[in-house]
Amino acid sequence: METLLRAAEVVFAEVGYNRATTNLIAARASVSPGTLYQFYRNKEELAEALARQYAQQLEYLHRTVFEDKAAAVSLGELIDATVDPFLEFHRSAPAFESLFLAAAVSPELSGRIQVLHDTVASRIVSLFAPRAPKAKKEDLHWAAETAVGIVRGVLPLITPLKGKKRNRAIDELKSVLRRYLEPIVQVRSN
Amino acid sequence: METLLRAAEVVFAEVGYNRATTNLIAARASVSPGTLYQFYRNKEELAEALARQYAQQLEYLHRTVFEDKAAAVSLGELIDATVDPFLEFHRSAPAFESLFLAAAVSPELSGRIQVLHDTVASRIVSLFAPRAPKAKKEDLHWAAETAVGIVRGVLPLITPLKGKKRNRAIDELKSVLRRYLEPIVQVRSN
Amino acid sequence: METLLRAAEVVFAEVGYNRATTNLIAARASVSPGTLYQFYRNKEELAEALARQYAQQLEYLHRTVFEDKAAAVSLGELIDATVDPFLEFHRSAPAFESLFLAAAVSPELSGRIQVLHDTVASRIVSLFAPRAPKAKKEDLHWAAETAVGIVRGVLPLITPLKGKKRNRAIDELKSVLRRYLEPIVQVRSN
Amino acid sequence: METLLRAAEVVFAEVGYNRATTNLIAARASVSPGTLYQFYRNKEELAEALARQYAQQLEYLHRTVFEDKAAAVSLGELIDATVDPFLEFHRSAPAFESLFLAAAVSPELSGRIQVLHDTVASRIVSLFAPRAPKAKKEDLHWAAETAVGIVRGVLPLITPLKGKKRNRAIDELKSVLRRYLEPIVQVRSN
DNA sequence: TATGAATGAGTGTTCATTCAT
DNA sequence: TATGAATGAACACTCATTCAT
Repeated sequence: METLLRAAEVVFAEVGYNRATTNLIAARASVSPGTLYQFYRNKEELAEALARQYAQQLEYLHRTVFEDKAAAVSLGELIDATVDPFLEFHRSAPAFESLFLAAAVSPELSGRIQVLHDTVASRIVSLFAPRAPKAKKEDLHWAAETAVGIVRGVLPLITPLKGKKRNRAIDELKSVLRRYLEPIVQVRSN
Repeated sequence: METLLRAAEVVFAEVGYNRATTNLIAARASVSPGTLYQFYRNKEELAEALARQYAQQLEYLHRTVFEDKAAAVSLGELIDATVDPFLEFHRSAPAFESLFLAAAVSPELSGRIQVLHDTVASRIVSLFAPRAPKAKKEDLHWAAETAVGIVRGVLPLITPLKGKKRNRAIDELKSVLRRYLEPIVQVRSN
Repeated sequence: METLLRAAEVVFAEVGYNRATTNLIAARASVSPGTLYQFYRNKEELAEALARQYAQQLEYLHRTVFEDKAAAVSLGELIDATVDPFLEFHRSAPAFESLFLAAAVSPELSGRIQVLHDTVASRIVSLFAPRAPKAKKEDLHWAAETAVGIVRGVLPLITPLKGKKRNRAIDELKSVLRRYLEPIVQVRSN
Repeated sequence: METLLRAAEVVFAEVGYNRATTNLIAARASVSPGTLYQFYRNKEELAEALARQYAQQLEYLHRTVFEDKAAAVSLGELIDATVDPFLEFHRSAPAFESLFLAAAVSPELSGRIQVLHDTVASRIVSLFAPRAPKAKKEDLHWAAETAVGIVRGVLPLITPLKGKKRNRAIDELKSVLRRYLEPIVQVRSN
């Protein structure tokens, strides 16, 4: 049930995955706990479904944003065009961060939430692969993984901030990514 | 009691802070639950004590490693001299990662564990501040915070790996840091 | 659940409020502790619910007993008509005394159980107010409070006794009340 | 150890017998729990010792107050001379009320604390016996028991009050006692 | 299909009491 | 005699999960 997923999203966002209880989620969905368990066999499965949904949205985002304009821009612009919509999405996906971070902390979850990590990683790969034709596949893989790590690590710095501070934090994230990726990705000179 | 801290360390490392139970920690320390509570009033306090201990060790590490040799090296060498001992410490501090990451996920904890974050950050500041005399204090602050974020994000990539892969992952971390910090920190030319 | 209230009643009566454990009450109700907590959020709430129920019964008792006959009787008869049904009720409400007395001893409880005290007090007021039209409201208040105190203090003398001794103890209670209230309440001469 | 008794007194008064813990009492006495248990085998024994001490003080009080003046006064004066010093004592014996009331609520205790009840009762008997030479011993016993009950019940009304309200409450207590005892005790005409 | 009362093992925590030192 | 670390059974309370309806 979509309602359940929405409720889970809210609850995860409010109290974190660990503190979230199935009964609370069910109540938030105005549904009995039994009903919840008819659709998701446990809390993890709920998290997984949500992660999958987020991954899908992320991929959709990727496709729409980079449909055409991807080719002709500078690395800075490319990173802007990647990070900004990502942060936009992050804003509208209340539990995204909870889950994205929980993966590194809750061993039970990491397998089921891998999707999120993988999706973000493959977005990055597909983004930069065409620009680094000479790069070995392996190098690209490492770069993508590392970039995901960077985002995961710096995101919590950004989230609690607003206004100028937030912008500054975002700029730092972009700087890190740009400087790190610059030597790896050969962007068309400009 | 040191024994308790050691037991907590093991348990946190094995199952994570959330799944860790005080009774399990007590049992691991071959001690009754009551004994545990004679020394630490609750689980959080245990985590805090451990975090504090880690922070201390980290600072001690910092002082011994950089006593003198800090001045005359290249940025790459400096980063090696920072990251390698840090990873060495990380290896010997089983719960460090658990706690370092938990801060971002368990709101109850984040306050008590702040020490870890702050210590790592101030280590970085004290390391690079003398090399960037012209940098504004604020810029340094942002750089340090961001660097901590990077480490937090990339560390989980390194931890599960061994051998060559691990080395590669470590190299990536160092690259990120070097490239990010290079423009900020003016190291003596070489 | 009524069953739970009944079980709590028995347990409170047997071991007193303090020694009563929620698990014991649940067991007595042939129910799991979790079930208990679905209806009452803690032990205090259980006591409160029970107190409220007792207060209700007491008020119902009051209304039925004094519907009409209240007017034309002597003070002695009036006290008989008050005390006897009250003791009858007390017999059928095993935890009444526990709670009534606990109020003076367990600070956490005194607020939640106030109802009992207040109900008994207001019963007394409503009983004697019409007979003491000239009495100040304040005097009536003091008389009622004091009368409640008397009952609270003497009741434990009566409870453990049976047969003649019990009757004697009851007579003493009635004497105290009659002699104390006589000058305050002007009963129609007879 | 007197120190322990003093500490227990303070703690019982502050949190009540039930909430009082032996460790807290020991700490308050600046003594280790082990030491406490060397003098009193458990919490109950501590309460008992305290009760015994109070009973002794009460008896001493009785002897000194009524040494001679007892004979020639009116009932009202006699009651003043009984109640006022009693309340004075009550003021200086922080845990008296706790224990006096606990007897009715904590079954484990009632036996060990009986002393308090009995002492107060026998004080009353020895006070009024000479004034009611014709009264049956049994009647006197009932009167004393009832009077103790009255005090126990009304005392909690007085304790929390101050100033005029307190005086009023005390007056009510005295009224109850006077009116109740008047017909029983034949005081020399006046 | 949806319910929601019921579960019960498990959680963090307490505290009267012991005993080696 | 005094200590105080240690105990461990017990407590109040939680929550993922089940199942009869």
